[in-house]
Amino acid sequence: MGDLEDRTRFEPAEVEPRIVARWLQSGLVHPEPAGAAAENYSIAVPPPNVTGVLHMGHALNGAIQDVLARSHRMRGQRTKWILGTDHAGIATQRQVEKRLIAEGTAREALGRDAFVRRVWEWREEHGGQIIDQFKRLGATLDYADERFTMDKRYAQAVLKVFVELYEQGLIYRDNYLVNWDPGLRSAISDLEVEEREGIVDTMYAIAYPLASGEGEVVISTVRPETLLADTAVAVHPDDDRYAGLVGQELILPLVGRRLEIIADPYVKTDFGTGALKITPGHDSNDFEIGNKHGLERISVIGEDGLMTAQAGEAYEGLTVAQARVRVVADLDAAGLIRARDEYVHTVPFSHRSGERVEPLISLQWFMRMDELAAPAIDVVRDGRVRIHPPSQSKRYVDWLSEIRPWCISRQLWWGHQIPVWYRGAETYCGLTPPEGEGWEQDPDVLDTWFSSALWPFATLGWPDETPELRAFYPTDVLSTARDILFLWVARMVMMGLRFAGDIPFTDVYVHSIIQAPDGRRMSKSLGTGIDPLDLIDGGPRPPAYGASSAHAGDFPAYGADALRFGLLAMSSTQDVRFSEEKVAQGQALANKLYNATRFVALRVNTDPAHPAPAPLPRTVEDRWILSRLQAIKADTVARVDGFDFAKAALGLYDFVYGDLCDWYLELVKPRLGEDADRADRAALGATLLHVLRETIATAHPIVPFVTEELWGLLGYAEAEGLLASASLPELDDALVDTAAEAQMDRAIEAITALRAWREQVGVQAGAIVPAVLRAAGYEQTAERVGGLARFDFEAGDGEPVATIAIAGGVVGVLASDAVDLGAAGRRLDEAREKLASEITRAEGKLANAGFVAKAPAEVVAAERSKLGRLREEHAALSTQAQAQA
RNA sequence: GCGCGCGUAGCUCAGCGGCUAGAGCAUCGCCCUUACAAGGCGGGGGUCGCCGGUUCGAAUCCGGCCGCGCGCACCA
Repeated sequence: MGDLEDRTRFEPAEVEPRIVARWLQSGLVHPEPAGAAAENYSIAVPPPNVTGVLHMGHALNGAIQDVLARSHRMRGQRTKWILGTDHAGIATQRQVEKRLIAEGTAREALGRDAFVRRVWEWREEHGGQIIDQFKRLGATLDYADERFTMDKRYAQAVLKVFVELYEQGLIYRDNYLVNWDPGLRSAISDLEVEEREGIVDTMYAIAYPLASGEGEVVISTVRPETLLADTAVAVHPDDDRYAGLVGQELILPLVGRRLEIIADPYVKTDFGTGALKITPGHDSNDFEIGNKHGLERISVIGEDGLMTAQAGEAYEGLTVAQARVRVVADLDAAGLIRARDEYVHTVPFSHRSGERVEPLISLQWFMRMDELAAPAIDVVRDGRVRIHPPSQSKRYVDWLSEIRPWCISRQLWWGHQIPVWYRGAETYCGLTPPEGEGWEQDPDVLDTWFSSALWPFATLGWPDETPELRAFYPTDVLSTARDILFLWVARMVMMGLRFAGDIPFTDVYVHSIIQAPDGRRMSKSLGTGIDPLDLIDGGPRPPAYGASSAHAGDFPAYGADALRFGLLAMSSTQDVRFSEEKVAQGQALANKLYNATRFVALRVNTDPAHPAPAPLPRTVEDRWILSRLQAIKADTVARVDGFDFAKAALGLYDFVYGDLCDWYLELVKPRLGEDADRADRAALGATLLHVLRETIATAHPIVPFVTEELWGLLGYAEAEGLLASASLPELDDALVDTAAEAQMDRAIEAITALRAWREQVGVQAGAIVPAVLRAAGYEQTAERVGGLARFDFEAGDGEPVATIAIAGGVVGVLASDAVDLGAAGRRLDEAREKLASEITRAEGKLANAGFVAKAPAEVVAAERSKLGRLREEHAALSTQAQAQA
């Protein structure tokens, strides 16, 4: 342990790689499947995209899940943290397409099979980088059992679910208005549409002449090009302005089609002219109205984003934007534009490609959700699945209660191809291709979230009844940010109940989204993103951060423990701003633990023959720290189990910094000196080692690296193996000592008061103040109080020249060179004044008839006893003041 | 527009009917240096978003505003 002498700082860069390697070699992350899920512990990681790189959200969620996994593993549960990646249809396909374009070729040139092979190759070569990054965090995922949503076995599970739902009539194919992503050239689901506010468009007022030749109806639109697909104009049935016109016909400008004027209560009378053009082929509301009134659906915009033949010769082949210009020009020429106004509104954009969503009618696969949603609502309502915080369960239930069919087909090549084949008018759906010639498989693939929905059981081998499934399903906790509560969590519950026969997890923890320090989203493009690895290794601070604070330049290498601690400490159930200070605090904690260990190891016998010494408390401070230790052990576990990770982390910090280092180690220093009592010193050594050992073990789930390293330095690794596979220390009720805590609380308060007095009276830092202790409750702590406050209570029994109030009495200061009597007198007067004002306040409160009559008896009694105590203290100081005067 | 949440010290937050509103970090001053770029003591800094109500008593409960975030639905 020679290193300890010289190394005064914990060095994460040196320690972490070594420790990670030992964890991974030990096999502790890969449990054999045995026992029942009820007694085991499992978490399915939200599978990162195979293209993904670690961002702050992963780091936070990784820290959270790892704390849970380590804590339960150390409580003796067989613990599996299921690992894997998501094939991420869109993201991955685009990644590979970009490469192809760089190579001067394209997906279409390769053909489907060759393209899919390329994606697999890409995945072999570059996929899963994020998994190595999880290792850097210390995440104890089951790396020996990695899954991928495109694995053969997983794919079989996906197809089986599809086929069953198809056979049950829940999956069907239909022509329906979908959210079309022109960038992707694929349909996307409602959840992948993002409404962007503040989009500025021009609203055109366009006159549609009446077929009768007399007059016109003016409609408003921001999308004049869709007029080519109009099949009616609607007005509100009660709108007097159009009362006589309902049932009459209009001539659609540029096209000449006759449009009936229909009445529908959907139309707002107070918007625009109160007349609404109806375009069932390109607007979801119009689609509904069209269905209601039996209107024709015309599509003038194709899946390629160009105007179709139905748009008419003049417009066919134009882009939507070109068509708009052309239509407006033509309307102008016809003298039909009545007004143009700037109009700011919300517009749907694709979350995937960032392009404006084009609603259009398309033949797609849909999944009916109502039947699946009902039981998924029930399990949350009846508490079988608990969502934390509870406010999120309202969102969950609300969404599921109004769930609409899910568009599950995507016009991509990378993904699970839909297991449906066509031959003429025949359709076949099955796990394997149909017999016979001439069948063609549906070219579409499934929405990636369809396969993710099976994650907690498909990763464990479902539909086979594997030992893994028995041992680990249902899982225990699903930890995620709220943005995928619907996209993923709700769907896992539905699918789990339907196919695995049980809920997929018992608790859902919805964690914070970490924002940039300035409150904006963390994002690469905004320059606000922070790479978690830059905090571990040191790396550039984003400019958006450095400029707005005192910090600038690179992050120091905080280390993985610091990052984990910091993220946990800033976490909550609300969104939080990233706080570098919390990471620095974690670094400080790791270093403090290291130095506390150094302190002990360099002074007491850490004989490896006694790796787990029993504590031998001999003094009140020994009994106190052992009692405090029981509290921090219990609190930490309770906070982890209650998903209160910030309190768990910060509570540990307070214990280590406050109770352990500031107080206990300082208190026992005299007992470790060369001339100290040898028997006491040996007993103290045992107590110190015990406290240190249990503190390290308790802290391990939160700061695993430094604690594992210290475990080794203290010799426990050699005798007992890794800390990561050791047990969390159990509570020892026999060591809970409220009497010792009360005495020490009093002693700490007194030491603080005496130190403050010294400073204010101007006593030299090194001087020992001779004094007499005239206070109750210090029978066992007097020597320590004197020691830490540098007072000598054995100095004799003379007449005090100054008095200091402490809990339970006073300290009388004897005359000496150390004390300036004038300053002491002023200090005494200040103390008396302060007491007097507190007494006045308390008297005033008790003189209030309303308070005494109406407040609860115990509140009044507490106020009375407080007043009594204040009066006693004041009397003691006054007696002294008179004596001095 | 509807719903949910949040506005407390420079920062991050705790407190959620009753001690003179706190902690950590930051900052300033003094002191110390005996495990620790550590420690000790003190100072500055708060109309607890605003207004009103309930109550003996409100940061805390209720109502209304204002601001921010999120979700849902969107008027063409």
